[in-house]
Amino acid sequence: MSQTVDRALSILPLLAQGPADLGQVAERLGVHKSTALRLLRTLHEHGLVYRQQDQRYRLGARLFALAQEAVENLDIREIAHPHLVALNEEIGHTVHLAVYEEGEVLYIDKVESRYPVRMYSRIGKPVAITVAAVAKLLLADLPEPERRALAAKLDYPPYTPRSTPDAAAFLKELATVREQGWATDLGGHEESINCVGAPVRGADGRVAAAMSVSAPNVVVTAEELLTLLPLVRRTADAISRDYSGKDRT
Amino acid sequence: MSQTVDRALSILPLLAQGPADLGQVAERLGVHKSTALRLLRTLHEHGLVYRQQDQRYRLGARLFALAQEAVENLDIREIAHPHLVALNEEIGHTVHLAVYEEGEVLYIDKVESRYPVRMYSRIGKPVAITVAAVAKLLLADLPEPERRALAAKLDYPPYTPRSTPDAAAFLKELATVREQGWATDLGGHEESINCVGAPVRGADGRVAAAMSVSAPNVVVTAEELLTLLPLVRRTADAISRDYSGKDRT
DNA sequence: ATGGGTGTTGCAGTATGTGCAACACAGGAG
DNA sequence: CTCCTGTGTTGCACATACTGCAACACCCAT
Repeated sequence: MSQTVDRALSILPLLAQGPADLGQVAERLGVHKSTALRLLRTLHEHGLVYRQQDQRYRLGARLFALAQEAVENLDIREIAHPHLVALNEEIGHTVHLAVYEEGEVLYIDKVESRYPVRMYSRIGKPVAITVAAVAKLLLADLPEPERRALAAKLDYPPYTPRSTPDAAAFLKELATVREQGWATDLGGHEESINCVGAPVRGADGRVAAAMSVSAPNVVVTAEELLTLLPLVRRTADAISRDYSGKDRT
Repeated sequence: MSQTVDRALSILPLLAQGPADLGQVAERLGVHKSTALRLLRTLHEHGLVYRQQDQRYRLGARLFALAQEAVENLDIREIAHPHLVALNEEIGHTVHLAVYEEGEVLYIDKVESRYPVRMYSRIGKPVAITVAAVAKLLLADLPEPERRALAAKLDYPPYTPRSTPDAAAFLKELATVREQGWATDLGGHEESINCVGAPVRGADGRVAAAMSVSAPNVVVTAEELLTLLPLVRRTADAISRDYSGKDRT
């Protein structure tokens, strides 16, 4: 829509792959060096780009700061956090909160061990969308056509023998999840890790986020983990109530 | 330098504070709504901005992806990582790697517990620059005038009674660090946490990064932690050798 | 129905970004 | 030491592409 901005922003993913010098940037953008220079300068002023000693450019620190701030200000996250902590204190296992956004599933909070330590361990990383319990919950609620379209264009990496093999199996799984209102990942991503998850719903009844509890099966067998399901669902419902209660001003 | 891009980028920090609608964005930018709309659209196309159901804009997922990729591609980080893991395996405590960039200190890697789990727990967050061992190491190596200027404009929050109180004390501490070639943070940030750190130097001898080992003093007393210093320095030196050896193509 | 509040579109004018060409500066080769 | 090639940088004239306007579309509340 805006050519200048479009060009400037195209520089970011380009630099994400690794540092580049002015010439390279100009070439890959298909513009004159002087143009690239001015764009880079502007990005630099905003801290999105950094110039290292060898004069090459790479992504700058502000980017991290922005990403961080953005996560912290997600209202669902803010509302959910105390609930996650409470659940974690009760059962001790790792608790995740995730949202769906334009074809991706993102972890936006995580509580682990006994401390309320926030490790945004996987933020930005492609979540194992075809197997993670939270992903199933989020995708199961998409409108039919969108869900089909997405399922069709996904890859189905065989992380383990139990991973979802293809679109057909995935859609079937999603139907189940949709119906039962909760989801699991039993060794679908990593052989020894099981998860149980439940959806958080907004005022409109649609799934706004999903939470899950994960534990390695050396600590808890899958069956034992499933006994926690009522607790997980209760927590998710509590978050839903909080979330749909107050309107987000 | 480039007005259009400048305006577009100004939207990001604005949205980082929380979602905003078109009117608010336009007003805070001081431009017409239609202008703001086009800028937001462009940002949206690049995934930097996301539009929620209520039509308000907030920062988008791509931002996280970019930040993540950027961190993973930092060459120092890549080189240092195996060393950090090795050190961690030997001593068991948390190991951090940090760099300095335009007035800020950033953690770019962390190894904790026995697993090589990467938790970018603090990336983007303002590091406690006045007390952290890694910050001292990085700032101690700045050219004199820059160091003074920076020290003068910093805040000196009294996290604990042992925190660096003011610029004078900080500069003195930096001088010590510079001379001895290592640094500590003994309860300066959190009462019960101690750190020991050492610098990583590039081919030009300047400090390119800094690493530290942290442990709560319920586990290890400050004195015991200091006995690890030789090991820490050896690791830092090993990284320095690796780093200055190969030129970064 | 009616009104105020949004977000959206097409358009004309010109501010703004563009590419060029010349310059500055470095490092390497001879 | 000098030349030379490869960088990054600057000033400028041109016209592209961005801007603000005003009119429209839409939704919700009154």
